[in-house]
Amino acid sequence: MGAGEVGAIGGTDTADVGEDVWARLHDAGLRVTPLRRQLVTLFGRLGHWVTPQEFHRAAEDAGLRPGLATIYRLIDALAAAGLCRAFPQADHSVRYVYCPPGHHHHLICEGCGLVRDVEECRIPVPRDAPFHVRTHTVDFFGLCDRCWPNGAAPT
Amino acid sequence: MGAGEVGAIGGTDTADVGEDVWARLHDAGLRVTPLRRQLVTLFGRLGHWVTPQEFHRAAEDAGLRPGLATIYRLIDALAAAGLCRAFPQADHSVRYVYCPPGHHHHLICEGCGLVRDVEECRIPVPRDAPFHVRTHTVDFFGLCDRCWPNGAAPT
DNA sequence: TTCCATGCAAACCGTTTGCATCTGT
DNA sequence: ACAGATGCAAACGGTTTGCATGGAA
Repeated sequence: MGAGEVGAIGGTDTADVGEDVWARLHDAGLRVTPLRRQLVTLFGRLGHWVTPQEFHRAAEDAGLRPGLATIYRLIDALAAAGLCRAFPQADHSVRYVYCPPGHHHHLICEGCGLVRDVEECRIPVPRDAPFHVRTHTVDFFGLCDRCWPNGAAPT
Repeated sequence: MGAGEVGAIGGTDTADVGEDVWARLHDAGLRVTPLRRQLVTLFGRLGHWVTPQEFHRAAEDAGLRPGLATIYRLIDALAAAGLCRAFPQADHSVRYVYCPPGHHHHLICEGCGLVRDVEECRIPVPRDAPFHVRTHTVDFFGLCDRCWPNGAAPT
């Protein structure tokens, strides 16, 4: 898949995922189990979009042994809680991106699948049309600094 | 599905789809058959996102009798030519939006699936990050004027 | 005349589900 | 205790593919 390895998650080291994430899961009526803490932490650390299968593989590489069904159920739960988004691929697979709480945009590398969050939002919402905008998504696609020397030449 | 009916496509009436669309398909190495002309025209007229199955149904309602496989192959062809985009749904179905040539954004009604193109693009592309942006997508989700009186109250 | 498009139906495979068993809260 | 989480494996169903035929270029 091209994404780099992620070191095994030792013990209950889930420090770099904010408490608001667990709160959010809890508010959605979901339980915060040790396995979920580790899986979500892993997801957040990946920094890449992944297919459910890749996520499963990454979990195994990290020393976890979740069933595939658990991965699918977690992804669904996260999506319901607004903590991840799906991106359909040209080959019809679906890749998921971890979305920490708070509105943000994405920079996605088409070479390696790297995902960078962009906190700043300067999107002018169209107000002329007879339409009530509730939310919006903005995604930038291109090549990260590690990929563009090898890939298509940027203009 | 909630989307309105689309009148039968009489004869070869595909006038409201620009010539550049056919050129684009041709450039992608695809053949422009009568069926495709009609299907693409229908797709463009729908003005709603649809699942492949809904597209198929709409085609039948319009008097066409394509096989489901043809619908899937057409959607793939259009996607490859940049003429349509996929939107994964919460229920794991995938809805496709017809994208006429030219960069634009979308207003998508979460009530009825109506899709409105927004020609104007005033998106500031992030230039600070070590990232070469090739393209971007912007999608606004909310309620159209026909849906918001019945749905959630806009702020 | 050469490929690509199309329909049909079988095959595929990623995803979902039922069930028994744990476990947060 | 109760409702939700997990693993396993079977079931599912939307999507893909093989093949024979028709048609665009």
